[in-house]
Formats: sequence, C-alpha cells, structure tokens
Amino acid sequence: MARRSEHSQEEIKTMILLAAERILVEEGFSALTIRKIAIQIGYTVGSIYMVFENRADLVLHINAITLDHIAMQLGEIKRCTDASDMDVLAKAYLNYAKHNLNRWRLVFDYHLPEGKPIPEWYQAKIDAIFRVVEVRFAQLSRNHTDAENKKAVRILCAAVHGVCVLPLSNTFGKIDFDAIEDGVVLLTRNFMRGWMTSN
Amino acid sequence: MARRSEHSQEEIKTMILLAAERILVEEGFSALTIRKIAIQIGYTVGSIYMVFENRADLVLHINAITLDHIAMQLGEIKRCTDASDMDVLAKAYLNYAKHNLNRWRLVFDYHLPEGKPIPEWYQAKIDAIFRVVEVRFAQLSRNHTDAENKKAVRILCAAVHGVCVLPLSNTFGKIDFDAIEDGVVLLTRNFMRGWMTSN
DNA sequence: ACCTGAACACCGTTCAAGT
DNA sequence: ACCTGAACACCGTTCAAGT
Repeated sequence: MARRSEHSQEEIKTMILLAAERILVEEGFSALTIRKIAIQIGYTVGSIYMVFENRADLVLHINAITLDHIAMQLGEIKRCTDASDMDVLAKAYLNYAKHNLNRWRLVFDYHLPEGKPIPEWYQAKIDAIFRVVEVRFAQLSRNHTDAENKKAVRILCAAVHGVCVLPLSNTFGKIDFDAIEDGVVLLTRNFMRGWMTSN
Repeated sequence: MARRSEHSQEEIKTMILLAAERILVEEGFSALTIRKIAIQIGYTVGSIYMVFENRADLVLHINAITLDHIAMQLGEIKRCTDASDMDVLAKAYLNYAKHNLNRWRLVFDYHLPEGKPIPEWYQAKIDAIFRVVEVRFAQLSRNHTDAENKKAVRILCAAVHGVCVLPLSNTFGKIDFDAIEDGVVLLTRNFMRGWMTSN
C-alpha cells in the first residue's frame, strides 16, 4: 500500500466531489461523512485531506458547483419585456431548489467556521448570480440609477429566497411548492409595481 | 449517588434550558453539547434524557422560547396609522436578530430529523408571530379579503426574513446591520406600495 | 511523494447497576 | 424512582510509518 499513483490529485479531487454530491443528493447532508466518501472512492480517510483542507473546504467546493448551476439555470431563461420578467427568474430559482433540495439547502445551511472569510473565487460565483438578475432588472427600471437598481436586485433576490426557504425550515412532511410559487409571484409582482411607481 | 432528588424534573428541565441558552449565546451552537450542559448543571449526561427525548427535542424547546420572545417584541411595538407600520415591525424583527444572533439563527438553521412532524404547540408559537403582523396589516389593507391579507402577510414576513438572513449566510466578518435595515425598509415600502395599488 | 490506518479527542445516546 | 457512568457506535482530523 501507499504510493498507488493510480489517479492524479486532480482526479481524486473530482472523484471526491462526485461521490460527495451523490451522497448529499441521495442521503442528505447528515450522511455526508469523510469516511463514507473515502470508502466510495476506494481510498482511505487520510487521502481526502491531501486535496481538501478539511470538511468545511469540501463543502465550500460542493456549494461552488451549486452556485454555478443556479447561475446557469437562470442564464438560460429567455427574457420577457415587461415586469413579469422577474417572476420568471424567481420561478426558475424556486424550480432549481425544488429539484435540487439538499444541494440548494447546503449552500445556506452550512456556515463556515468563525473567522474564516469567504474566498474571492467563491464570492465571485455569488455575484455572478446577482449579475444575471441585474442585467434584466435594468431593462425594466430605467428611471433609477445603476446603484439604485443594483441595490433593489440584492433585496429582491434575498426576499425571493426568503419566500422559498422559510416554508421549508419549519414545515415537515410534504412541501407545497405550488403554494410557494404563488408566493414568489405575488412578491415579485407587488415589489415591481411598487418599485416602478417610485421616484 | 443516584436518587439525589435535590431538584424536581421540572426544575432540572429549567436548569438545562438556562444552561443551554447561556452556552448558545456565548459560545455558539457548535459548543452546545449534551455533556457541556450536564457539567454546567451539575448532573450527568443521562439525566438530560430524563426530561428531554433527545438533542433535537431540547433544541425545539430552546427555539420555542425564542419564538415567544420574537412575538413579544413585535407585540410591544406601538402602531403607526400608515403603511410605514410594516417598516417598524420589520425593523423590530431585524433588531431582535441583531441582539440575539445565535438564538435567532438556530430557529431556522436546525432542521428536525426527517419524518418528525412539528408539534402543534410549536406551530402555534409560529402562528402567533404571524398573527401580530396580520392584525396590523389588516388595518392598512381594507380593499382586500381576509384571506388575501393573510396570504400577503406570510409572504411579506418570509421576504423580510430573507433580507435579514441572506446577508448573514455567506458574508463573514462584520455584518452591516444598517445596510440590512435599509434593505428591509426598501422591501416593505415597495411591497406595500405595490399591494395598496392592486385590485 | 503518495497513501495508509491507527490513534486522538471528541460526539449523541443507551441502559445495567446502584441507592 | 432517580440518577450514574461506563459502553456503544459513531464523528473529523492528524501523522508516523510504510512503499
């Protein structure tokens, strides 16, 4: 044993992430242990610490993939020309959450160890999501400054996220996604109507 | 040892909750272990399972107290007569979060074990918070049905919660609560303006 | 240099045994 | 009946030792 060199470090990293995602999706975050991942990729626990700093670092990389997926899904939505464009984006966000529940939750549930700042490359992925929305929001909101629009987008996104996430955090059993979708639309419609008539 | 009977079951329950709250507030949720609580109250681990089913049950009771506090804080706010009444409530909610960060987070971060439904008495505490908002929202929104208002309140609350919670989940270091307060007000103002001009 | 696997310092939870 | 504390089945993480 030792010095197997069957896979490069980069290959092992990919194998770990793939195994981790499978466990997360199928068995939930509480089942996502270092030992389980190690067994699944045919290595021992120590080898995971060769390519990831620790569990928090691994989770960060899983979440990074999730953020990329969300940005992509939103980017693929085709535009409308009226205020309902924001509904469509919000519904797409909810749709991602619905079909990738464990992955989506982990992005917000897992807090980094205190004191560790978010890496720049990770923050960039978060910003990329906001930017998709910003571009389309700016088309609809022409009597506001860029700074105002940017601020409004952050708040609208956070608000939509809240409507998606709050019903999940305390309700168990079946989740009524149709009701949440109605909520998301009600929120975006009223916010946009309020926003358009301001100034 | 054994059969000390120095405290009643009810007293032990209270001691556990007080110790748990102290640890949660001062050291964070990750420090909240059964062993640490046991040492703090001068009993052994087993005794905690005399009065709580398990750790999840204990957390549920801590969160119940938090929900009561939130409902109380919102209930004490004096009313305005115009749409800014919703700003005031939202700011009070954020203010609670700001001064009770670990406690507030635990309510939403900790998910019950799969399959366990929320107890009725706990759901009642959640509903009590919504009801405070509903009563005041109904005063402002007279050209909508009760059902419509109730729905709008749930969504507005979830949205406000989202604006409070999203900046915390991925930013580390100092949290800019003033910026969040601006966001909360921007949200409620625009939502209310949109809502008042609908129908 | 790569990888192992035993060891360390923890967890939550249970339950036979003591008073 | 109340309470103990050892035991069980786990964790994440480290690191001397092997090839």
